[in-house]
Amino acid sequence: MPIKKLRDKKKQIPKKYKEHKPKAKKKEAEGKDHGQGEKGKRAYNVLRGMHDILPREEKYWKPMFNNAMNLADHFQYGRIETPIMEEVGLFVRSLGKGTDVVEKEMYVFENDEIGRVCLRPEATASVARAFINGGMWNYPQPVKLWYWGPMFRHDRPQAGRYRQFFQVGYEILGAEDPAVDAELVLIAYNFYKDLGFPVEIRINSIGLPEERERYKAELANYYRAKKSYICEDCRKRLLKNPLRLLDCKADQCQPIKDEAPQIVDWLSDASKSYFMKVLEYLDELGVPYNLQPTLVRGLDYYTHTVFEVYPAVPSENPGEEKAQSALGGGGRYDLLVEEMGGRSTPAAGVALGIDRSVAVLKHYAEKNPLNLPKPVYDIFFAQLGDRAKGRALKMINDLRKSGMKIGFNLYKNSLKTQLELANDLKVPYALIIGQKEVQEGTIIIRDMESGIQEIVDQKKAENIVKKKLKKFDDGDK
RNA sequence: GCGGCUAUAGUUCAAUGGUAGAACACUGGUUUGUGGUACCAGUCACCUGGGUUCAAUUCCCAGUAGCCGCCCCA
Repeated sequence: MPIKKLRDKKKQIPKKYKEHKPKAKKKEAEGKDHGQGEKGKRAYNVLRGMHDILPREEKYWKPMFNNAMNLADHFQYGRIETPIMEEVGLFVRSLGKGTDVVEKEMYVFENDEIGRVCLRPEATASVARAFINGGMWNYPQPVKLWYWGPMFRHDRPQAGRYRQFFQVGYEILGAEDPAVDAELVLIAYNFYKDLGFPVEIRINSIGLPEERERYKAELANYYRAKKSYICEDCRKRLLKNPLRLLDCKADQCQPIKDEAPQIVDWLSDASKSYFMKVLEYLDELGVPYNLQPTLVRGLDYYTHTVFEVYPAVPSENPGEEKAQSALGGGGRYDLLVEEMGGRSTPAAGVALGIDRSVAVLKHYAEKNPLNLPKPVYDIFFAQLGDRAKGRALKMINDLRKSGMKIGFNLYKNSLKTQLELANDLKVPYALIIGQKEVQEGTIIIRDMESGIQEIVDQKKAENIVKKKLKKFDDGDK
């Protein structure tokens, strides 16, 4: 009501112009003063398409990393971290010159000293390089490696599409066996199953380069005959990259696409039976998959099995979901290591996008917040007064060895505030020490649930608290 | 890289051609040595530049950023 009144008053003003003090124009150098910072100093913004991962996000990122590491342990992958910068040529040769990633999405730097380098757009090429440089063909074969780190692509940003994003990846080099392919699909599947949300696996085989070339020619032939019926984009694709014709979503192209020749029919018997074997293993594993004859991945190094992982669309509301982008993808790359100058080494791998996975996890966590890890504290340590503060810090540090997780905030001087924090942390007990206790060599143990307090000797406090916290019982005996 | 939509507090959202409110969050108090509930108070915002106007956060244009669709992919 008061607001409305005010507004009415304002409306009456027009005739008599309210005095208008022209705003003191902001000094030119002055940017937005966002919260912190001195006046007159420009605040910097995060670069376009990049984002900070703040502590509040940790509850989503932590399970990602723990999960990734656990899977690596169970399936015996050794960790590898390769540099973020590589020679440009590494990616041009491995991913393919004509691919979007290489053609327009790489961050390239150049000068006399460093030559032409770039931020890595993906890691498989680096892993293959490291396999060669590190002489890993002398390791017991196959060599199983996993990595976790940021990748860079200068694409136009969108939700879930960043210029710096994290990937976790698993690679198996030195084995040509359908069980390898199946294991990698299994890992991707498990990764999301363990996080608690369903995914859809789409899989296909694109055979060997010769087989693919023959198929490409056939596909182009087929489309050329129908050139006048297809969309504009498809006409471009026909010239530039016929395999991409299979991705077209335009309605007018669908009937043509449905009738188009399928790559499976152009594979050799050996390629076909290899792929069948992969599928058999997946059936045996109970990993659900969708055979997708139109799936051809965008990087040149793939051979035979290729697959992608998508968030599963709940069948109740298929219309609600927006266009899906892949959470991850992978496949076999039998020719890559040799192509890069190493010995002929069959290999396969999978990479999962963490930022996108976090987004999906958040989406599910909104409905079901239960399964996210929370930091668990056993006790809270509260303090009153300077001398107590010093003693508290000392005791907290000593208690660290006990294995107890201790919450504290020595920088707040009000006991009320400290107990509030104890409450937020949901600790069962709080230890309180003040001036009096310091003098007497005692400390208060407060049961946070009942509010009952007892005063005990400081030296005995550790054992008493441990006894109360049942989980430390064993250590006492 | 192409097309469209949007831009107000830390967050989610209001209102408005006469410089702005809520909720949550944050800080403090009611209780100067005691949390969970409640009440009170306080801090914090109109993306940048130009134009129209007596007056622009509001209307127009451009830039920037975010989002959506394409392209592509993680």
